[in-house]
Amino acid sequence: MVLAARGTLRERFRAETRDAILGAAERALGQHGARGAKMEVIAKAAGIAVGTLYNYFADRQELIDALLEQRRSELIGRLDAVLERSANEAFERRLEAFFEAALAHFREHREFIALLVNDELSSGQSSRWTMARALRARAEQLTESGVGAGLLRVADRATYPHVLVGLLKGLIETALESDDVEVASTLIEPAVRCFLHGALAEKERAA
Amino acid sequence: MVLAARGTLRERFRAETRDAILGAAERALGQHGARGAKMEVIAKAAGIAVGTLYNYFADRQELIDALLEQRRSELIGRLDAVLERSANEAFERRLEAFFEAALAHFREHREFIALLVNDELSSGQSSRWTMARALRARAEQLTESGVGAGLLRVADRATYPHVLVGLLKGLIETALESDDVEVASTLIEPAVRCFLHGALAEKERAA
Amino acid sequence: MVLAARGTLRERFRAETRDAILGAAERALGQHGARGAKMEVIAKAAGIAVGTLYNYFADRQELIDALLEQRRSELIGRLDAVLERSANEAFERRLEAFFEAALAHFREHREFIALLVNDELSSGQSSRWTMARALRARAEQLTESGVGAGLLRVADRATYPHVLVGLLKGLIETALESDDVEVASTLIEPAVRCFLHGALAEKERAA
Amino acid sequence: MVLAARGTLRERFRAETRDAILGAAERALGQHGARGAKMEVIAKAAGIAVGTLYNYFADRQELIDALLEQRRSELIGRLDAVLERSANEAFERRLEAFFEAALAHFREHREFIALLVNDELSSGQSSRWTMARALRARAEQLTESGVGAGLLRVADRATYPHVLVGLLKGLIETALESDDVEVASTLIEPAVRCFLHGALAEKERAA
DNA sequence: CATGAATGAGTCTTCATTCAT
DNA sequence: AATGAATGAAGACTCATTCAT
Repeated sequence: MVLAARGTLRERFRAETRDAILGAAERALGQHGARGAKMEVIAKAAGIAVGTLYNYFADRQELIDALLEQRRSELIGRLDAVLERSANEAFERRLEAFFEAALAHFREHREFIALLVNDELSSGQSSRWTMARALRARAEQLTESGVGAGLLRVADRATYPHVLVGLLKGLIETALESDDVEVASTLIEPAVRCFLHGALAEKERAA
Repeated sequence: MVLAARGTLRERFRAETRDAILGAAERALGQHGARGAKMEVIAKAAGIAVGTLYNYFADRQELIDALLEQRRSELIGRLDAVLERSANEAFERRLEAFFEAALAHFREHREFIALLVNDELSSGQSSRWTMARALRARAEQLTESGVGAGLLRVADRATYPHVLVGLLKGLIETALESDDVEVASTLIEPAVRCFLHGALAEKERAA
Repeated sequence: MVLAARGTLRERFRAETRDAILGAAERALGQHGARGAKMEVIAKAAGIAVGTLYNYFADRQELIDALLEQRRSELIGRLDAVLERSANEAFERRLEAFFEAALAHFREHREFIALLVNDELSSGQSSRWTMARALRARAEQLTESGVGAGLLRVADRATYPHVLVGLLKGLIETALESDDVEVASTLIEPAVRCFLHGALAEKERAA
Repeated sequence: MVLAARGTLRERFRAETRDAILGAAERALGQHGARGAKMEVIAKAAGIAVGTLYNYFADRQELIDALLEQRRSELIGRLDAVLERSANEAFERRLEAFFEAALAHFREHREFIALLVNDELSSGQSSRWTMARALRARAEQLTESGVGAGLLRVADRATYPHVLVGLLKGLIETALESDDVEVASTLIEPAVRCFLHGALAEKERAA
């Protein structure tokens, strides 16, 4: 038991250090850019020595991949949670919650998020679209539930996920550009309205 | 006159070489990525020597900036042309033409476009959002014309440009991911329908 | 007495650990080469932690020096024993026994011996020729005994040790190269014959 | 022709630089040892920048391999020349010439030669015995010619090459140790005599 | 102007050594 | 005395930029 506890403690400490490194890397990357974030800078940001980085990650790319994967899974986890939690709410509310959850994640990782969304740091083509696909899968889950409930038109069901992800990217870009996530938040409601009801004025729709 | 002519010829040749270099750089960047596209690679792709690159561009960043600016202005020019040419057409048709023009540009620069869209190559913050803003300005021009014509709801007028650009980004990502622009093209019509009429089924809308 | 005994026990244990480390270092060096045998590898081979190595040796070089010295003295001790034990045997037999003893030592430290013979691990010039000199001293002792007995020609007495050590090196190299000490063993007899009687055919010698 | 000439000139200059680098590397390695000879030191010794080294050799190991190969082939070429040139001379004289040629080569590369002979710098096992084998092949050619002429005993023909190479190694070691090649040179004659006639005193031989 | 070899500051990565537990 | 994670100096290698031809 004691040994097990010690082992667990060590593992816990190790995991914490690992996360601290990833956080430092995120900061360094956000601040210095993908190219400017040297290992030395990351180490300094984490308050450790360069060599220690290599006790946790085999090389620079592995560290960056780990960071991408971490943030990726955090976002996906958050979206999944929101989708599940709001399963019984009105569809419009679910859409808004979906966007809000995504923006919340971006709010917390503002500096780094451009790189993450754009997969700018990916090494190989293999993981290049992992994020996009995971994101679209959740969007699809959401729109399909709408289609299943008879809320959304069946004909364009294949298009909706692309549209949702596009809308989300638009919001994120707005947030990044204005350096103010709240601006993007205020766009959620009209964007959702636009998605559900369309942009056409009433008289036009009637015609 | 003779000297002037020679000078003009030289300038013309110089401009052509410059464009050739940009084309080579685009290819090199698309093929090797932002990191792998060394000056030597670009020079080889252009069929010239490294040193010659520096006769046309002060340094690597200036070359890349020039390339970004070049493609940017080409896209914008194309969009402006489409908007002007279709000024008298149905709004729905204008929207489709807008998307089609953008996708056509991406079709021609497929390899390079991921980097362009992602602004992955930007040096400073200064030019970071140039592309996004120019794009949204055209989207705004388009939606504002719709609002002006009473076609689009006034209330969400500020949201539409963001939505349009988001949709466009979604299409481009789809095109990049599937490595097939045609897939994205088929999404234009339903995406525009979704933007104009919304995704709600008829009975829901009635409710 | 009790304390003394404990102290003795401790010392014995310490010495055993030290030898175990040297053995592990030998294996690690033979397996990974002079460069590849990192302290961590040696420690792992010895079943202890890196830090513990430094409780027995001040630094890497001292460890390696100790290993060299250890194997060196083992070989020399073996040669000395053979020389003493065979003091009354026929000279030819003594020569063969000399070579056999050396090859036996190499057989037991096959992996490591290349580095040892080549003095590849020596730090400074100081210890660089220790092995060569010790070896030649024994060869000299042997040939001088032959000269003293009137068996070997006096004129070339200074050359014999060099020749003997050279022959030995040739045998070792053969053993290392063929990865088979037995091959070298079979060369002992003809090599000794060559050394004593020369390579010339009878009729030539007569001429 | 002009272009061809330029190409040739360039190639010649390139080859000269390459050789100069190898020479500098030899000096650096001899002076600082296999480990101490950093690329920076080698570059400085060659009077060029570090980067330039990499215009001639892919990496450190390739440079070292090239150096080994260079000296190796020079020695072998020299030995082959001597063997051919002395084809009609007395066998004893051929043996001496063989040793002399080898020692002459070592005289010119004194600093470096320990590493070369011992193949201390080899990377993989593949080239580990290249030198030893090439050397023995020449020794074999020599002794076989002796056997063919009825000069050397047939029975031990397989042993002679090993003995010769061993003798040579003994001489080289002596030269290296005493830091005086001449000492080794004076050993050539008695060593050859020992090889041909044996070390036994006359009366012993008669017995 | 074109050329492409030379340059060397800048980075990543290694590994002997230390030291808190 | 044992442990092994942390340290950081050291070294191999890269690549944008220069400049003699």
